[in-house]
Amino acid sequence: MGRPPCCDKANVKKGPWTAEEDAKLLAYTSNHGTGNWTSVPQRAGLKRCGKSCRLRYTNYLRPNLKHENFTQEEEELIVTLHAMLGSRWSLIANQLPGRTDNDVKNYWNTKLSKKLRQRGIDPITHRPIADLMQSIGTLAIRPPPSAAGASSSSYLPVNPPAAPGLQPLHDDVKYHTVLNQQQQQVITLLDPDAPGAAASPEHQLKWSDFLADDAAALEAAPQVVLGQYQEAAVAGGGAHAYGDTDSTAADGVGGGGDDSAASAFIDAMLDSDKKMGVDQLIADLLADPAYYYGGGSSSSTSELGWGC
DNA sequence: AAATCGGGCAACCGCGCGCAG
DNA sequence: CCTGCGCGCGGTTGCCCGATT
Repeated sequence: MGRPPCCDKANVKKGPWTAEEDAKLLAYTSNHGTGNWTSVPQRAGLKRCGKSCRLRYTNYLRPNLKHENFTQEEEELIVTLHAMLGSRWSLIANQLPGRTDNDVKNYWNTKLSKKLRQRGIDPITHRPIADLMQSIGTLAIRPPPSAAGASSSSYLPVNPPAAPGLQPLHDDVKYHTVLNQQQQQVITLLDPDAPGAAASPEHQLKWSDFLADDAAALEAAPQVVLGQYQEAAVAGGGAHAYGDTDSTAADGVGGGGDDSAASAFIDAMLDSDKKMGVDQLIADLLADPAYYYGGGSSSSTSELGWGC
């Protein structure tokens, strides 16, 4: 059973707000405050979803909001915080008085990420693009899956082949570990109440970490990233918190260090990711033999949606 | 002048989390 | 402990408008 809608969508207006609606919402919030958004539309005389009212207020009508362009100092702060926090826009916006998470997110997506690329910095990893290209150029070549009875998890060898000149995948895992520890420290500093802030000194691997940090590498070489997942399962043992809300996924991962644990980790990820709509993407990836030979397939990465 | 393209931004959507009953 | 609800967040969509052809 899915969650019921927060409002009657048939009788709710959508789209751009009019000046009259803004005035009504502003009048209501200035008189009554902003508690219980679900009742705000009715009380304020608006045919809007409460969620829409909250968004309009926080992103546009709220007092002390800045509507002018971002300053150089703000830009630099956003870049610095993004390097540490990733796309935690609300945390970043908290450090920029008068800016909303939506403002920061839009500014990043439309301006800053392009600026970084122009300067030769990968906006996802904040590492020099030249370094990433070097890593991509030294990828391991994965053997093809066996024809019969190959499950998706069995496609992933426990010990990826060591290719001459290959940047050790361990290094990337370590990079993620250090980066995540730094992120946790910053989160704790910025928002001690944030979920997971300084919750554990132990690094906890999350699917989202890999998605965010490896998107660039995945775009060119999905098999290497999958290898990282597998390595993380082996190296991380039961320490990672993948699938926080899905105990069945986490249950299949503990006490790693062997083939079954690695496979269970991958299977658990696939299982959990069904909710995210990623399962088909991964399945397509694993089913396409071209990936094991390093390209030349009709299934380009951009067609899979990993491109920019 | 009209059509097309692309960037920027406001708004929507879906999900996770926390809390109260 | 379970369920329902409200809130907040991040990702995505779609419209508007200026630039270009």
